Amino acid sequence: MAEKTVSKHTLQRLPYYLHYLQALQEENIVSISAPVMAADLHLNEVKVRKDLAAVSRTAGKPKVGFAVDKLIADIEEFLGYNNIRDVVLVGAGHLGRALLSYKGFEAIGIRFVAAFDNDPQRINTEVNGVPVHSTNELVDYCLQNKIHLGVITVPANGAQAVCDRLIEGGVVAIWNFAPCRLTVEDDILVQNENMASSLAVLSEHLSNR
Amino acid sequence: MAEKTVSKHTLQRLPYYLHYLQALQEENIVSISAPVMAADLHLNEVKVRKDLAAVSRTAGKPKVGFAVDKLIADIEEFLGYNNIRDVVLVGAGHLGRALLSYKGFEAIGIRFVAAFDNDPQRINTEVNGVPVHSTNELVDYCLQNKIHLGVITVPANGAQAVCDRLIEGGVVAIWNFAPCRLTVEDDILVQNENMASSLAVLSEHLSNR
DNA sequence: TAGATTGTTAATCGATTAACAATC
DNA sequence: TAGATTGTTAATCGATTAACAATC
Repeated sequence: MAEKTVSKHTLQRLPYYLHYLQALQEENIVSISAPVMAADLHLNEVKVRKDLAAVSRTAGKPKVGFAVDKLIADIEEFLGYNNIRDVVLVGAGHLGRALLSYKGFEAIGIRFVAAFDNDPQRINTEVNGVPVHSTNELVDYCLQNKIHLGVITVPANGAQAVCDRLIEGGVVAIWNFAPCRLTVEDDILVQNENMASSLAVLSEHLSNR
Repeated sequence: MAEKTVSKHTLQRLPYYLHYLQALQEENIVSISAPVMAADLHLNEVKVRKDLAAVSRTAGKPKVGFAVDKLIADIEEFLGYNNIRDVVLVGAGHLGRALLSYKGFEAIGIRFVAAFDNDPQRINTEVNGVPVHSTNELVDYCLQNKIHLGVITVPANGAQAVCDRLIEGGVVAIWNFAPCRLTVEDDILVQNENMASSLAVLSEHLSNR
């Protein structure tokens, strides 16, 4: 493992960089410097330089910058694009469907291989090419396919049950969108996504203008 | 304005606290101490205490803790529950609908008053009680209703146009879910929400186990 | 009272930013 | 060469955590 470890904040910025670089590539821009990138993304110049230095294999050239294609390859490599992680999603409602259709997971090495739902209307359909199965099949599916990461997008009252089944199926990390606290053993990693949290910051900013 | 200012991180945690406290209230639990709360939420004890101290009007009682109902009222007050902010959303697809239906915005003082879409099938419908109008009416609606915060959940290729219209309508802060970079004047606040970003952190965690 | 919990001051930690020599 | 940009070391900043006296 030659991969360096980067800070959590850097890790969060990498998908942004990746997306920005892909846009550049579409405009046939071949190289990019940290200062320009920083200006475009409204970030500090040194911060960008450090982030890039942490993931880039090939050094940047003074006066020129970095090769866009190399940088994209390096970030994708770093984020695990070449080591794809299979993920399941439980709850094929609006939010679930939105996530299944979201472009951008693939570039960071995340692939949704199956979705699960209780609603007979949704079972045996497909969303963005991902099959929707009955939640009854969840545990077996996870065990058979060695799934380690699950996403929960069911209503709050069903979330704990889903969580328990995921863990029974061998899942060790859960991305929880249900607005509720999940009870799990300490060795299970739960990341709660609270939509209100992001908006709270934005709204507060606004109040202080 | 007697409101103290709190750190950005504290601000992000407040909705979590709020949600946790509401769950306690449903179980008829009357008081809660910072250490218990910290243990339940997997946070540092002092951190919770500081956060609570920053927003609580009434001091906690040694050996007892805080009154749950008071704390809820204080956090809601702090986050602007009593100073509701009207917000519009553009793009009534899966993600848009998911957000419109999301419980939890109300408690932090955010109210979706209207959604906008181009699809005739969606126009003049309602999502969770929020009317969906034609995007043509966006500018006028915002001006007339003095909207300052807009949410963009349209595909990437339409996002910049929507952004421009929102600004034309007087919006000064934008929560952008479209996977693209928006070009705006410096006085407009854009918060890009990158779903891949959250998942990148979780996935990396998993790789390092 | 004894002890848990509070609020606050001080120490630590991690990330950001500034400064600068090295390089093409 | 001159100058923009790189990579890196040092200083700053902000948030977290530890320590502790005050309190019910």
